[in-house]
Amino acid sequence: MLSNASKYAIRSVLFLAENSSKNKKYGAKIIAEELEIPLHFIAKLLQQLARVNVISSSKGPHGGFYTAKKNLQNNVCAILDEIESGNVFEPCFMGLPQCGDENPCPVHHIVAPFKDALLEKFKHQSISEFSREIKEDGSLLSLKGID
Amino acid sequence: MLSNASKYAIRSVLFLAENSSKNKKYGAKIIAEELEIPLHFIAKLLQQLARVNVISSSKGPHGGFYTAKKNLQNNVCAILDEIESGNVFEPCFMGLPQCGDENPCPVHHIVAPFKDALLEKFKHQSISEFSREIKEDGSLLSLKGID
DNA sequence: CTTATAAAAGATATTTTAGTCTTTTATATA
DNA sequence: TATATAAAAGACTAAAATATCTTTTATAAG
Repeated sequence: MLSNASKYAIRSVLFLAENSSKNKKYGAKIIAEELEIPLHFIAKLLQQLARVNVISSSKGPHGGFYTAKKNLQNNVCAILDEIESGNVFEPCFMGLPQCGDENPCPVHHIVAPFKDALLEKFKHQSISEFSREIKEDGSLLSLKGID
Repeated sequence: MLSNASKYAIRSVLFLAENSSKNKKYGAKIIAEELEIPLHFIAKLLQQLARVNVISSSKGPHGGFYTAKKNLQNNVCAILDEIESGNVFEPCFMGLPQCGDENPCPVHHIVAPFKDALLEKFKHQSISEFSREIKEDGSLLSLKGID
């Protein structure tokens, strides 16, 4: 459903939300190591996200990527809008064009509630809220160091 | 989540389950037209499925693909096992290797029940049961002719 | 002002998925 | 037995996704 690019991007932004600040920046290299994702690939994605103000960046020594307060007001859909082409949630699970409540595919009744729940989260929960929830729930962005 | 190949294959098998029999076979061409999917692509997939007895086929005039009674005892997973490489439901939605109940990614609690429901259906419901449900529910395998 | 650092930009390579085309083989039927 | 039909098989092409490599630009710090 999500491309690797989106998965990497989401995890990176949430990592920055949890760990970075205006004076605690992270280079692409650190992020790649921390999340165990390809360096050059995530570098490109972070640059894209910085260009559209989903995250912030600064060049040079002590430079890197970080989330400023205004960045944290964004939601996951802002990431997907930049990385993915077209609505990730639109295509039917079975490949039926125009599948919907009126013309449901054979698994529509299972898939639709799932998509709704996820869309609700990605569209209406801010990155900062999402990040806080992650900390509270103890869910993970990386399994580095966990056997 | 599913490749186009799997989507085409599942819809084709369900189409055959609903419409075909030992003496009512469908050529790849008809199936492609009926489901609005690429002819040569689905032809290959149907051949693959016939080879592993998920469906049946016969060559020559009045030949084609069909589901014999024993074919209908299969389930959707049998299709996926043949078409997909590796378990479709295993990879984590966020890309975390080893994501699970113990080490959940940030959307695991939303994704896991969905996967369970779908896996239950694909693994424990036979093609014939699935096909009957589709007829009862009035769900669709194609939107050909529907505006 | 020089240097080291790290993002920005852009070109290239690789892999996977998707889709097409051609030839061969089996078979029902006329 | 000749012919038309349709699956089987295999080679090939195209597009998208994934990933890497190189060069340029900005900037903090010595």
